[in-house]
Amino acid sequence: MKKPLVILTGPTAVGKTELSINLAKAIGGEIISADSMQVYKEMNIGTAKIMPWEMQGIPHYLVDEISPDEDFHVVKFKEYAKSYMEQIYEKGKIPIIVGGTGFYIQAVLKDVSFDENEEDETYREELQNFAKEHGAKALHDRLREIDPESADSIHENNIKRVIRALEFYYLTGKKISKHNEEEKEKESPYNFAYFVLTNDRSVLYNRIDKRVDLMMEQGLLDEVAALKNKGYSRDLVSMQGLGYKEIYAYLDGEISLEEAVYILKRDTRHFAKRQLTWFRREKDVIWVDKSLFPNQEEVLSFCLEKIKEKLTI
RNA sequence: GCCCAGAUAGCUCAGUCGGUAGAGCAGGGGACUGAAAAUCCCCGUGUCGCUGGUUCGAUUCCGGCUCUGGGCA
Repeated sequence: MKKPLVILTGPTAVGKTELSINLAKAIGGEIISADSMQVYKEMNIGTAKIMPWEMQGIPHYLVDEISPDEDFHVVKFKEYAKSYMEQIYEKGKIPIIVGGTGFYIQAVLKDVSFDENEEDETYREELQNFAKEHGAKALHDRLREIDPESADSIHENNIKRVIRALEFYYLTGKKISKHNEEEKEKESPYNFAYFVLTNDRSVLYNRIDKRVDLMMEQGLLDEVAALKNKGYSRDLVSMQGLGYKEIYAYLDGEISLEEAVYILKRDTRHFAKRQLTWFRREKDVIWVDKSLFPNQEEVLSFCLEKIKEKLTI
């Protein structure tokens, strides 16, 4: 018998957090965050992180758990998330994965296997340097030699993914294209209800703009300055987060504060759009368009109904 | 009031030695399987301010008008 799993996602700033608490209370759930930035400690304002006093007693996992200079990525996410889910099941509760990182969600939902290889920093660096010296095309040609299918599907300018494909072959002796194909066919081991909360694009974009203004009022500048003073450098993954990279650029004197805010708003909009693209492609998803409901309560009861149908609880 | 410059895509502007036009940004679509808030790809028809004139043909040249900058009084 497949175990129940509720997923609540959607573009940034739609209002996932608010709904997630009510959902958790209604079904006796505990929340696992699928957010690549909220995992980091000391990054609160820029990630719009839920604070302990806002959790209303609902346990949250993978929020505020690691240091900004620690490595975090899908594989770790999947490991942690699965072990937390076990704990939650043991308590007789239902795990609710909440967050906007579609890639992370997919990893757990489809139980994508990642454990075939270890990361190799030196090889990765070597490839990076090769790309720098000989160009993206030359690197891509190297991929074509060993895995033409991947070379066809990965654009030569997408150096990050070309490197990963090369690295995968180097570490496992297998083609990543083959691996991806196999993983794609997997069915979810869970009995799930996958909600994508959305809203009118214009409403969403307005909310994003307002949220950024609010972050500035709340002291995003001080938060990033503190991180910088602690020695967290710009090339850390955590510092690539929206809000952090723009403000950091301002602090380094590269752009004006006005520009930083403009870019932050714009890039957050772009991000929301990309998230929507990802979710559109996902199968078995329940779209919840807030603009079609009169109020929050109706949204909640719609979700609860769907959960009953899907999970038979 | 006079002089000068401008008026072209949502915005900033390029351009057409006369054959109805193109960049950046915004915006839209897509990819994504160990960086994913990352990384990458694709998408440009708009009364060329209005109105006369010259011309086979004007957004392009000439005149007038309107508006917006700047200057002189």
